[in-house]
This record gives sequence, structure tokens and C-alpha cells, in this order.
Amino acid sequence: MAKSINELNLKEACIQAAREVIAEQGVEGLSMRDVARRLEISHQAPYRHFASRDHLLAEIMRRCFEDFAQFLDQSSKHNQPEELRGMGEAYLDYAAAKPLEYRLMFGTPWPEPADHPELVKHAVHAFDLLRQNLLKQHGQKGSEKKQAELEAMFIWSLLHGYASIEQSNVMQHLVLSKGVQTNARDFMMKMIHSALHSSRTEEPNK
Amino acid sequence: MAKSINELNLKEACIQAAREVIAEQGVEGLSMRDVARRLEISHQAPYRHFASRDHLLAEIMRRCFEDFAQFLDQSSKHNQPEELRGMGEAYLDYAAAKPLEYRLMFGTPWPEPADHPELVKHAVHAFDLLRQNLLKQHGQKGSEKKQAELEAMFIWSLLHGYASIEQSNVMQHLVLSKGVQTNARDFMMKMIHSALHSSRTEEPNK
DNA sequence: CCTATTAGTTGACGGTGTCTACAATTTTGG
DNA sequence: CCAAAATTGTAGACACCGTCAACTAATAGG
Repeated sequence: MAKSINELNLKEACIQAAREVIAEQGVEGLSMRDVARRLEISHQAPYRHFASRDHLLAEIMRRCFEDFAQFLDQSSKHNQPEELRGMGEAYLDYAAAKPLEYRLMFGTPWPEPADHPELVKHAVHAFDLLRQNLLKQHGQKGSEKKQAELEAMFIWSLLHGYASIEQSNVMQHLVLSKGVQTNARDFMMKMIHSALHSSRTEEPNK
Repeated sequence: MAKSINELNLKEACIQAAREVIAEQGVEGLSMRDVARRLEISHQAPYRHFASRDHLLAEIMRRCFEDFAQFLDQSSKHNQPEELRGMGEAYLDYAAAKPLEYRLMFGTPWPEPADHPELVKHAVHAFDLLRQNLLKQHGQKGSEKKQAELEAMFIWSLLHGYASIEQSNVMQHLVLSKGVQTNARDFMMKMIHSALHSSRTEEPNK
């Protein structure tokens, strides 16, 4: 006996319910049977709309990337002329605000990419926001493009690494000097700036 | 009917078998029952030596950190006078050589730290190798120590982020320019060098 | 020698993903 | 318009999983 809204679109209701579970308990806490239970439908009903747990998960991941990309795009545009800084801050804001969604996108083993092309497409699009920003600064020529992409990888690696570490709460155990933890984030942003600047000015000699 | 060696030390045999499973199939593939099956003992026998799956996992993680730290230490000492570079390269080497162990240490939700103090201790020790190296360069005074720790966090974040990304194989989907993927690793090391250098020379003004 | 501790076994419970078979409903095509 | 076909949901079963409880065999100490 399904509930009002769900009758119209059970698929959407499954996704909604599953996203709630993940936001509350993380990916590990998500089970198909739990989704069914929450919607008061049989444990097999969700399988009419998703071939497997992985397929449901892939669709949720896809939407997370969609939301994430939109958030990055918006934040960078509202931070002119320092778009790159705005995007970096937004990246860390998002990871801190939605840790379990972030973990789902970047910390969970992906399902077979070949089976979920839409997921790959949306994930790449999020990365492209960063890449496009750097291409705008460098130009589109071959060697410039390569430099832009390397810098994009650098920035992404640092932001992702720091976001992951921040999220794991491991810093609390490192017995860091006073103020290190509170200043770490600004320091990372400063290091991005320094590294890019000196890498560009010293470029010719190598 | 247990096997020869196992009779003497079932606990050690469990750890060994579990490490093999993890190295082959990752954390998700590890089950207590599977460990028991491999050792041809009853499904409950491992519980005589580990209170729960998490406790077995924590012991394995602890040993992974032990091995990891030893590898870092050794590699950095063999790379004088560029110890820091040696450690960085070793970090990425290890992550690439033992992806599933690396994921276990840095990509899996940790069990409650309070229940596994030995795990925390060994993890912190690995970080300390990096911290000590930077302290040696800076000195131990308050402000210098803080700077060293911030730099350690920066380096670790970048290395961890890059190692995670490399491991996820996501770069294959980004349609990067020719050579970017093969040069990315060297680029990261270069950026560490640039960022540290310019951060230190420009320090006084901020 | 008898007792208490330890190590290992067996069985059960409730949880999971997902296969199969079935019923009900909706869509479609002649 | 009506029958056939496709869609959507249900119910039951199977093989896994972690772990609790009860039992047995061996071992060590007083």
C-alpha cells in the first residue's frame, strides 16, 4: 500500500529515500530493503526501477555530481575577479557541509564505469569547471593547454586531499600546535596561489 | 581440523589470511567467515582472538601503517640530501604498489579511535616522519614549529589527494592532453618544491 | 584430583542482495 | 472493443554476512 506521492513516481521516491539514508548514515548504511521499508513497499519493488544496488547508487552519485558542479559554478561566478579562489573555497565548503555526499562521490569505490556512462559524464563535467577556468587564464594552445591541465590536477589533488583529511578527523590525533588546524585551510589556499605563481614565472628555464 | 602451522598461532594465521584477502579483493571483500573457511576452522573460531570484524581490521590497519612508515623512513634516508623528495616519491610509490592497503589506511571509514589506541599511535607515527623532517629544516621554536606543521599538512594533503585520484583511474575519463597523465606525478613534486620555496622567501611580508 | 579458564565447535537469529515465480494492472494493436 | 503483451508490484527462497548463546574438549593451577 504505497503512499500518496510515491504512487506517481516510485523511482523518484526511491532515489529521494536513498539520498536521505546516505546523508544520514553514509553509503554503507544504504540497503535496498531499507529503502523499500521506508516507502512501505515490498522489498523487491525497487528492483523494477534499478537493476541493482549499484545502479541506484550510480544514479545518486550522478545527481550529487550535478549538484556539486552547480554549486562550484555558482560560487566561482559570485567571486569575480578571483574566480579560482572562489571555486576552491566552494570545494572545501561543500565537502565540509555534505561530508557523506562528498565521500560518496570521491571516497567510495566506483561501480564499473562502462555500465554507468551518465555518471562518468557528470563527474567529468565537474572537473571541467576547474579545467576551463585555468584554460581561460592560459590560452588553448597545445603546450598551454597541457600546463593548464597539470595545474588543474594539482589544485584538485590538494583540495581533495585536504578535504578528505579534514573529514576523517585524523587531525585531532596529531597533536598539532595551537592554531594549525584553524589556519590550515587558508594555508592551503595560499599554497595554491604561491605554487601557481612561481611555477608560471619560473617556467621558461625548464 | 586445523593445518600444521595454524595450530600454533591461530591469531597470526587469521591476520595473515585476512591481509591476503584484502590485498586481493579490498576491504569490502573481507569477511570473518571467509577467513575461517580459508583456515578450515569453524566460523566462530576467529572470534576467540578478535572481538569483532572491526578489531581484526584495526589490527591489520595498524600493521599496514607500521609497514608504510618503515618504507617511508627507509626511502627518505636513502635519498640524502633530498630526504623530503625521497619521502614524497616513496609515498606515491607505496600507494601505487599496494593500492588496496593504501585504501584501507586512508580511504576506509575508521573504527572508533577510542577503541583502537594502537592503531592511532601507529598512524600518527607515520605522519611524524614527515613532520620531523620539516621540523629539522625549520627549527623547533613556536612559530617555526607551526610553519613546519602547516607545510606537513600541505604536503600530505597533496600527496594523498593525488594518490587517491591516481588510484581511482578517473584520469582516464578526463580526456587529458597527451603527456599530462605521465607528467602529473613529477609536476606534483615540482609544485611542492615551488610552493615551499616561495612560501618561505615571501614569508616576512605577511 | 578437582576446578576454572581457555579454545574451538555448532546452531540460531536477523540482516543483506538478488533470483524466480506469480498476480495485477496498464498499454497496445488488430 | 477486446485480447494479447508488456509493465509494475508482491511473495518466497537462497546464499551470504556478523555475531550471540550454549556446548565440548583440553589445559593449567592449587
